[in-house]
This record gives sequence, C-alpha cells and structure tokens, in this order.
Amino acid sequence: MRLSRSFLPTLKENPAEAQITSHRLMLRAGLIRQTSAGIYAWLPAGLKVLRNIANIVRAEQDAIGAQEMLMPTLQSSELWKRSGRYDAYGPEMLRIRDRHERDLLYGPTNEEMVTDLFGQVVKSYRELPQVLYHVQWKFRDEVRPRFGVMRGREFYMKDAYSFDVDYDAAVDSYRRMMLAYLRTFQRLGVKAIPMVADTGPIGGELSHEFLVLAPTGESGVFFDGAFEEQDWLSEAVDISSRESLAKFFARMTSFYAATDEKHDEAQWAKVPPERRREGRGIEVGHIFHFGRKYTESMDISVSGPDGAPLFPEMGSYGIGVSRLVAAIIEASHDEQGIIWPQTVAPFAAVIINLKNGDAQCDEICERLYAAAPEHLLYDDRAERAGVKFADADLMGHPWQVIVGPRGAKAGVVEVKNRASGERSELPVDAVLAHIGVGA
RNA sequence: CGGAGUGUAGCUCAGCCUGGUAGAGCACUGUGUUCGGGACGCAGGGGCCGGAGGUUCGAAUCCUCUCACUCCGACCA
Repeated sequence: MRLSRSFLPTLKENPAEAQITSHRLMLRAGLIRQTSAGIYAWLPAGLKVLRNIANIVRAEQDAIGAQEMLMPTLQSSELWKRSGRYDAYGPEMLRIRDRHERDLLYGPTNEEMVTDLFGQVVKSYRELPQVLYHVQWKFRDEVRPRFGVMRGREFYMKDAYSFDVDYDAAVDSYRRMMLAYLRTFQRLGVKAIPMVADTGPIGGELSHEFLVLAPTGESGVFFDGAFEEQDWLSEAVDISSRESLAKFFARMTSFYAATDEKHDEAQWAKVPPERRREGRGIEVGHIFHFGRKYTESMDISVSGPDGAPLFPEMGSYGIGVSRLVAAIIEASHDEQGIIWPQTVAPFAAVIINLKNGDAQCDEICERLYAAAPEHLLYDDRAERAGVKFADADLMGHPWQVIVGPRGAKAGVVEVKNRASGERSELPVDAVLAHIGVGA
C-alpha cells in the first residue's frame, strides 16, 4: 500500500473520548473510527489486523478438527424461547421486530442456533464428535460501553461448539480446545494464561478463562512463571489419543494460575517464590463444558448405540477477536505508539522514503515495494522525515526500512526493528530477506 | 439504570458568566525557503456554534424541550 494513496488517517493529537492507551492508539493509528456508542468502523489497516488475528484463530481451530461455518447475526426469537433464554437474557440482548411483527434478535451468542442446526443434520452417535465454529459479529447492548473495542457493544468473536457422545469424549474435546487456544495465543505473540473460571449462568464444571497479561487489565492474576517458558507449538500431543490429551492437560494444569477472585493462598504458597508472577489481565477467551443443557432443553438428540435417543454433551469456546486487537496493544506499546507482533501487524514493514523525488531513493523504494506490495506500506508522502518516523512508530510496523540519500549513494538502507529499536545498515538486496518478506 | 458533564472548522480547544457581524493552534490548498525524528514565511479555503421551540430590536451566549457522546458507580466476552 502506498501511504500517499491510502485511507489511513493517523492523528497527531489524542481524541478527547479515548481514555485508555489501546483506544487512543487505535484511533491515532487510523485503525478504527467510532460510529455510535460502542460501535466502530474498521478502517483498512484495522481490518487487516482483525483478519490476521482471525486467520490464526481459524488455522488452530482447523488443526484440531473444528469446522468453520457462518451463522447469521440476526436470529429468530423462537429458538431462544425454546431454550428459555429469551426471557432470561435481559436488556443486554438487542431485540428487533421486522415488518411482519416477528421478534428477532441480534445474536449475543449462538448456542441455540448451532444446536438446532446440529439436530437437523446429525442423527447418529456414529457421527460424533462434531466441532463447529464461526467468526462473526455479535451484539450485546452493554449499559455502558467504554474503552473502545475493548468493551464495545458490537464485537467480532470466534465461537466454537462441540458435540460429543458422552462426558469423557466431551472432556477430550475440551482439552483439544485448550491446546488450540494455547497455540493460538502463542502465535498471536501475547502471553495469555488460562485460569480456572466460574461457570456462571450457563453452568457446567470445566471452565477456563484466558487472560492476556497487560498492566491495564481489569482482573488481578497470579500464576506460576513456568507458564511463560512453555512452547505449546512444539508440544507433542496426539489429539486423537485420550491418554495423550490427559497427559498434556495434567501438565498444563499443574502450573498454578488464578484470578484474584479465585486466588488460593495455600496453593500459591507451594509455587517457588522466584516463579510467582502477579499482574493484571484482560480476558480474551473462555472455554467451557456445559453438558446437555441445550440438547435437553431444546430436545436435540441422536440415536445412541442401543437405538435410544442420546443427548450429546456440549461445550462452547469463545475468543474475542476484536477485543484482542485492543488487548494486544495494551500488552505491546510504548510512548511512541503500537508495537505489533509480526503475526498480526497490518504490514510487515514500512518503507520510509526520506527524500521523495530523489532518483536513487525513489528507485530503491519502488524496487523494494514491488516485491510484496500487499505486505509493505510505502511511505511515499511528501512529508518531512520526522513526520514519517513518528507515524511509523505510531502505526507500529515490526520493521522500518529507511531509505535516505546518504545510504542510497552507497547502495545501503537502514533497517530498524520497532520492538527492540535496533538499527542496522544493509545492502538493498539483503533487506527483504532480513525482514522476512518476499520471495 | 442512578449520578456528573460535554456538544463551536477534519482534530485539540477558546469564546458563553456579563447577548451586539464566529476565533486560535494543528490539519487542508497555493507558493517560497527548509529537508534523517511531528519546520518556517506569505497568501487562501473551510463552521446553520448538535437539533427544535421560546425570550429579545438582536442569541454560540439566556430559558424550555430533545438528540448524541463522555466520565463515575452497579453490570460484563
């Protein structure tokens, strides 16, 4: 993308309505614009981030055998009346009436819909397990939306639903999902710690929340520092083996981790002092098993081995994709702006042309940019160097490729790493390999 | 939903108390100088002062209603 032609409105000043860092930076870096209270338009760069996150989430869901589908945002009230939640949900649910006076709602979640669809299709226990997910916009009419997309009313979320033949199989599904989540967050470049959670109004036994560590988090967290050392991406787990899943889960849960609400001083005392970590966290994911709550209340069954109706055991698993954009920024920024992890950054690098119109600078920039225009932002604006540097830092591209007349004469450019601040001079031909872009 | 506030140029804000032809900085357009960390000069463009009523010779300013947004609290992926 050429910055001179882009719809990427960076702001020098802080918008008055933005209170927290991530909200300020998202507005200033041109990622979002508010259109109503708690409702945001995602501008091109913001959308790229949202998609990058969602695609990593998808890859890890697919890897454990979950199948992506897409359910609508608007749902019929009938489904919710069947589960009894139409009346139970309260004013957080946005209720809509169509021209035929039929009651609809903008979905805050999809248990009812997915269970109904499942029941229409799956007729035998032999077809289990099934894990279905989608990434879709949801709406909860928060009394008081705030903190930008962190607590918006409309939000983008991945939610998955598992259907299993019995409790033990449901636990397997739960553990597979746990592994997928650990891998997802690791790939997203954030530290997200699973904490035992309340099962809340939905009920159930197995439940974990994932909290991204950030100083501005809303919950206090206590956890074993050994967690930070784990590499879940190379963890060898055979997801088709109950034994292997159990072993992985036992190891994972052997590390202490709890929010302040669930904190247990006695257990905490057993963690070696040098490994005790206290901090704050932002909830970005939640997994839980809730059994037959919906299959029974909605009367959705399959034929069991003995021919009798069998009500599948369910679990549901959410990741707040839009909230993650803000959470990642809360966890990764400095005075100058955002510091994107490479995997989610809207652009892998920005090419800063320090002297537009200089034949050598232009030529080098164009050559570099042509290698991967979709992954590179080319700052070809007729701005002064300081403006370009400031915007580059603000937008948080992992790499800055700085092309100035001095280096151009010698055939070198400067490469700056946004996270470490490290700078190095490289021959033009070595740049793309260095930053991991292009062929 | 209780309490408190704010709506004036694209952004940040002044002007309102004490009514009298709408302002600043940044941004934008033209131009010249400048040019590796948010430059400077000159010349410009841009506002139904959130909306509707009212008071008044005259309303951004006073009064009433309304809409929107923000903050504090209770609530929350």
